Amino acid sequence: MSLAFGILGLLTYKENTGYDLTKIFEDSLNNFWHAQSSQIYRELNRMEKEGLVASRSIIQDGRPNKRLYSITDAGRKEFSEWLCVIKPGFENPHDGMLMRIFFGADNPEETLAALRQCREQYLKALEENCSPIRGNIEKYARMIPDGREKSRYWLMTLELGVARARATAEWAERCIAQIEEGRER
Amino acid sequence: MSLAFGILGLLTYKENTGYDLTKIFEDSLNNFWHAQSSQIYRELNRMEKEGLVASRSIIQDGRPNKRLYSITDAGRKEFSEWLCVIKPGFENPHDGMLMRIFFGADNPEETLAALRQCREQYLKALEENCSPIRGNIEKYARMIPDGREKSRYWLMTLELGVARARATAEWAERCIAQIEEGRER
DNA sequence: GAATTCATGTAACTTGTTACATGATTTA
DNA sequence: TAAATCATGTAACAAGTTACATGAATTC
Repeated sequence: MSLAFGILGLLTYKENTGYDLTKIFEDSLNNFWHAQSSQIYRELNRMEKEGLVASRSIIQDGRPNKRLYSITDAGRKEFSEWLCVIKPGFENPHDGMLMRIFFGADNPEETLAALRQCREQYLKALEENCSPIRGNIEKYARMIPDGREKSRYWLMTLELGVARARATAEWAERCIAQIEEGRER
Repeated sequence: MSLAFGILGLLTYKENTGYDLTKIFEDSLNNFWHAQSSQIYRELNRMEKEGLVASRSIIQDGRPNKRLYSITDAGRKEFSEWLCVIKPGFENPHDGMLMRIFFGADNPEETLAALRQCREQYLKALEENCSPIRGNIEKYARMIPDGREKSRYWLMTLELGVARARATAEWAERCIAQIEEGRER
């Protein structure tokens, strides 16, 4: 259900097209939620049928027409219930990288390579992704009312991404050392 | 595909029933992969059709019959290709808790409550889950050949779970402090 | 002139979730 | 005597992925 609430939440900020929403997901929520455009369009459709969102067509020339979605009163009610009542617990995890490591014992060299790749990947993400995301957050903050206050919370989600990425890179480092040590014995 | 590879991997250790596999997933892989029994049975079926696993029926009395699954040569080939060739990258994240925090600005008190619950949850998991999982790992290590060496890698996956849980609890703590500070201004 | 952006989706498929059904045996 | 364990699944549904299609406008 979090996809639906993500969409509703973004629509509380302002009207958006499916395309806009897809981009905002990529730019700013990507850290904790991933959604394809096909999924977003499907969800918008479903939510419109349920009366949580409404859409109006904008005819443009020289550009394809667009459909602007806005949140309805019913949608706002649903959204604020989620905020106030529902307390999300643990997600069911799905981490293919760890699955790979779990079965690493018979292939230590390949596992080392996988761990090195993992470390590089997270270090690279830490270096390259953070400032663009911060930039996006600032940009969006300027576009909506109370953006300054809202962006504090957006940044919190980024911070957890950063903390987890650091923890992961450090963990990979420790694992690499452990396997290399074992190799020398 | 990681579910399939998890199942294949466990079958390289020994023959198992769908029920066994479900329990091992719960006991030991739960940290990075979650799978319902219904999913595991479906996957076993599919893999048998593809020739990656084979099954034989064991008639028991006083207990329901069971089907023991084992990995075939084709399955071993597929599995080792995954180990040696495929390098899993980032997973697409789906974290409802962070979605909740992202939209927290207009409801700081409820968000505080959510963050406190998050922190408690992770601290509790750190306290209560780790030693049972370590226990399970030791138990399984005694049941299979080379269990000692294999369990080093199993423990690595647990360690990342621990590191991430710590990072998350600390992050929640910082967020709580930040919101409480903001409240006093 | 090629690639990217804007803007919409549909279709087919795979994965994951929830709920249910069966029925004996062991443990609390 | 109630609950949990062993062992099998099926059915229906929800959510996520991949691939494709369209076509003008803008940017490199």
